[in-house]
Amino acid sequence: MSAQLTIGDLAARTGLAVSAIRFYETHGLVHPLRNAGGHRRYGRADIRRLSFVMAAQALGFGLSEIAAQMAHLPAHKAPSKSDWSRISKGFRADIDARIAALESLRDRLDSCIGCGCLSLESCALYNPADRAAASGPGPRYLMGEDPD
Amino acid sequence: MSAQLTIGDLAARTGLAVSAIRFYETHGLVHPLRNAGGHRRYGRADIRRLSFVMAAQALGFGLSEIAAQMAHLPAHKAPSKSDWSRISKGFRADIDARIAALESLRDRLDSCIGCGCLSLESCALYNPADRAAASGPGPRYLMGEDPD
DNA sequence: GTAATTCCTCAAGTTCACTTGAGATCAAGC
DNA sequence: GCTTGATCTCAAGTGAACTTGAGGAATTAC
Repeated sequence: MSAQLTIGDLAARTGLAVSAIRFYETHGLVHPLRNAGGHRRYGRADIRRLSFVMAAQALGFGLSEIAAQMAHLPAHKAPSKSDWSRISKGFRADIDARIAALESLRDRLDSCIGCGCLSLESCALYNPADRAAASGPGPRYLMGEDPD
Repeated sequence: MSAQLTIGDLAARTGLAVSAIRFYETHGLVHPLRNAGGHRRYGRADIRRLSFVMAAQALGFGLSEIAAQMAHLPAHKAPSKSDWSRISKGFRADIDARIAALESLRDRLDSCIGCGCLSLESCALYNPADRAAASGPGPRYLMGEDPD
């Protein structure tokens, strides 16, 4: 058991490109060992670490945020059930928040459709607070800094 | 009525940076006229056009997609009620789809929390199809091309 | 009428998340 | 043992969405 994986193996298992895995390493997301020849050797736990990265990315987290979360996980061992549970609950809370924001946006948009949105002041879509909330931890850079 | 706005006025009204408005022009999102001195002059309708751009961005659309939608709107006039209604309904459908995807992800994640996610094959977070769906038309570039 | 803004264009820089390419080394199959 | 393929490092390129800066002209405020 615990056969070492090459970067190519890991790429095949995760669906990531080899270059992406190396890139993630430079950002502290994986910490492979090296064999005598200098080649990276991964453990099976790294498959799960990278899966976690992909899932978190899909939720809109940036790599630095993901790295911060992962810093609490053991580097070379599979995360324990409690490690995983804590992080999963954080995900869950985030997903809930994003659903709530989208529902709020949807409700407001419905009134927009009705009114023809001729009044900018009352338009649900033109509401900086809503826009910020709607994307949650999502693509922040799409929104500028503060709605000021 | 219909006093012309300078780019600075428009920036103040929309909260966008002047440079961003000029950038949007190069991408066909606004089509200002020019005065004798070569300065841009905007109409009041452009406030709404840019508000639309901001709202669509918050939903995760890229500028090129937004430009495509906007191509159907009159360039120098406020969109009619039916123009707006059609686009708003498209938004609504998109929001609905994203809510559904997030709810699906949430439900699957719940089982993950329970199981400790020790089985990668059955992990809800490690499901390319879900990941793609969860973000809808969102930050596509965060996800790579095809989960192949 | 002049000084202070605001605006103009154009080029280049920024961040994120990678990919691509060059040139070289390592590992594995036969 | 040698060739083929995988891997190595490091630099540079990509695309989205802008910002920043330079150098100069137009507008506005007094």
